Formats: sequence, structure tokens, C-alpha cells
Amino acid sequence: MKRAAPYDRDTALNAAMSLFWNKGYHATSLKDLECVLNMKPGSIYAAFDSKENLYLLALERYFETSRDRFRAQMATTTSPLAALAAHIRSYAALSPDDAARQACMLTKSLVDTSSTDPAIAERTRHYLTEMRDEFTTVFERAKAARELSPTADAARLARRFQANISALRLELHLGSSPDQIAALAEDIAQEIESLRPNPAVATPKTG
Amino acid sequence: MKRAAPYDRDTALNAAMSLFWNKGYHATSLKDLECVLNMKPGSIYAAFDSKENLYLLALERYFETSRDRFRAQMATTTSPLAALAAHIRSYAALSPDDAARQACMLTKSLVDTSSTDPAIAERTRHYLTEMRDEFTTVFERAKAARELSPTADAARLARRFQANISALRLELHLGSSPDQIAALAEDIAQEIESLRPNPAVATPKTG
DNA sequence: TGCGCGATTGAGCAACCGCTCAAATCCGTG
DNA sequence: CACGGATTTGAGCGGTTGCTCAATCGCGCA
Repeated sequence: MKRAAPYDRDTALNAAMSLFWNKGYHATSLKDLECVLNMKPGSIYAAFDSKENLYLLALERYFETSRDRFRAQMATTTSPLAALAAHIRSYAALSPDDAARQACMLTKSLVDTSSTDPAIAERTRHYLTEMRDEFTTVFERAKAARELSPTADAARLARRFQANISALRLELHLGSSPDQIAALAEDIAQEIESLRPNPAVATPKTG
Repeated sequence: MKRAAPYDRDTALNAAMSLFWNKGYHATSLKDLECVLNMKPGSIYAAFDSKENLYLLALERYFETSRDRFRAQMATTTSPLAALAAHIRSYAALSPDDAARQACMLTKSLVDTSSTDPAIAERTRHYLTEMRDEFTTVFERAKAARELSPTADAARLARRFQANISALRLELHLGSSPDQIAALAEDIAQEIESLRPNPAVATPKTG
């Protein structure tokens, strides 16, 4: 009996992440995982302990990838608000067959494990909080750059921003037409850009 | 062996709806359903044909209930925009132990069946479209009442409104504190109210 | 070249899944 | 009261689930 090449942990975790992201935790079976990981049950358990643990590892990978990509995107522009708006628009610009054209894995995870798998749910909530903290940081930076009023509430804006992303990606998941996605993304992006104080329409001097 | 009282279809469907809403389609087992419906497998199949069909019936009930409640809420106020804003705020005002303090069942349904159960996914998309049409109607009414510019795009505003509701309810699902939910709801509500042309800040007459 | 040991295998376990159906039970009618 | 049709019952079906472990394999070392 031929033996398979020893597994590559990085490749395997990527494959597991994609599968779990697509099908969700409950709908993904060990048989499904055996196929995409190209590993037999024994190897899977030797490497990852349990289905739940493998899911947690896949989720961690998803989170780290997302966070890193977000940070990289923020670094491309000097204006924090412009970077945030560009981030929103980038979802609408995703190629039609991009794997990311669906709901955020954290959102999906929260929805299908919160009432059945507390450990996964808690971890998911943790990652969502970490992402929100990333957003808060950027809004703080916008304040420092005078793109926001000094009295602006960065944490509150971050929560709103996260809600907007969740909703936009849910719309991707729904499979709405590119036009409609683009319109929604544009509405959100402009809402962000309109936070910037605009001298042109400032209240006229009264003296 | 005692025979159980004949089942009450209305009560049973309500119970099924709650259970499915909470646990999702995949995580809900026939055993779970037997418990909450107080029916044995044979009775369940005689009455509802299959787990999938029972889910579809529960989903239909959820949709109709939601739509009717929305319509009723719209009828309480003469101002369409005020009614929409009040609808948003009503989610934040939900009692802490209200069963509706979680994600919309349609959202959850879409997320956990889209890649595994096409029939359910399609039906879910249909109901989401119907709800959006309800929203569009109200924005049209706002236009007729001159609460919106005649050039406003009701369908686009409706999509944005739906996205906002999805996101707000996802935040409920996440279990954020009442303060944070209220803040998010307030941001959304004010966004809606700010659509109303405000004569006080209209461009000054130039002649 | 041969040996030891960690990695891989895959048949198969107990538990559970959605679902079936012959038997038991109730109720309306005569 | 007797009967017949409608309804409920629940053991249990074939299949799948997450998971285990004795057997097997091949690489590194002597």
C-alpha cells in the first residue's frame, strides 16, 4: 500500500478554512475534510485532535489573514478615511469568482455555532472584537489627522463600520448583482467620507 | 399506552419556528423537534412530510409574521421616515429576554443552507426580496409625502435599509450591551431621518 | 544493508441521523 | 355497544456521523 506524502500543515489548514467557510461547521463532515485535506481520518486526528479544534485553527487562520490584509490596505493611503472607504469599495470590486464573495467567516461562524458550540462561539466573538479594535485604531488615527472632529467617538464609528461590512458581505453572500453591490458599497463609502469636516459647506460667517 | 392529544398545527409550527430559528437547520435534529412539538416521528412525518418541508413551513410563518408586524408598525405613524426610524429603534428597545433578540431567521437561514440546501436557500432569497419590496414601498410613500427628494432612489434606499437591519440584528445576536445596541440603532435611525430635506439648512437664496 | 520508530492507513466502532410502518389507540357513527 | 376509519405510536431501518487503533509503511541512521 502506497503511503501518501506527509501532509503540509499550511496547505491543509488553508483547505480546511475554505471548506468550513463555505459549508459552515455543522454541514461539514469528516468525510468532506478527508477529501479536501487528502488525509485519512487517523492522520487528521493525529494532526488536529478533533473536528472542533481543526475548525478553531481554521478560524484563527481566517482572522489573522483578514486582519493582516486590512492592515496592509490601511497602509496604502495616508488618509485613514479614504483608506476605510477604499476598503469598503474593494468588496464590490471582487472578481465574480473570488472565494471572498460571500459572508465573512466570523459572521457565519457566529450564526451557526452560537447556540450549539459555546467554545467556537466565544472564540468567534473574540476575533470580531479584535477586528473592531483594528477599526477603532484607524478612526483614532483619522482623528489625529484632523479628518474627524476631536469629539468623534471612534469606538462607536468602528462598530458602525463593522456593521456596514457585515451587511455588505451578507449582500455578496446573497448573490445580488454587481451593480447593486456597487451601489450599496458606494452608499457606505460615502457615509464614511462625509464624516470628514467639509470647509466648503461650513456655516457661513455671521460677521 | 395512552395516546397524546391530537396536535395543534398552529402551536406546532410556532414551536418548530422557534427551535429552527435558534439552532439553525443543520443543528436541529428530529429528536429535538419531537421534544418541542410533543409529537412522535410518525406523527411529524404524517403532518409535515419531511424535516426540510417543516423548515420551509416554519420559514414561511416567520416571514409572514415579520412582514405583518412591519406593516402594522408602519401604519402607526403618518410620517413614513419617522416610522422607519422607529422600526430601527424598536430593535434596541426589545426586552432583554425577548426571543427576537438575535439575528433575523432569514439571514441565519441563508447563511447555513446556501451551500447545502438549494431549495431552502432559494425560498429564503425570495422572502428577503419580498421584505425589501415592503421597504421600497414605504420609501416610495415617503417620496409621495415629500419627505424625500423626487429624485431619490427608493429601491436603493430599501437595500441600504435592509442591510442596516441585518447588521443591527447581527449585533443583537452577538450579545452586545444594550448601550452599544442603542447607539448603533440611533446612528442608523438618524441616517434615515437625515434623508428628509431640512429647509433650515437649504442653500441660501442668491437673489 | 537492515533495523527502529514516527507517520499513515482504513476497517470499523458506538452513537446518532432522518425516516418508515405495522400495531395500538381513540372517536364518530349506527 | 360494536365497528371502521383516522390518528398516534415507537421500535427499528439503513445510512452517516465523529472518531479509534492495530497494522502497515518508509525514512533516517548505523
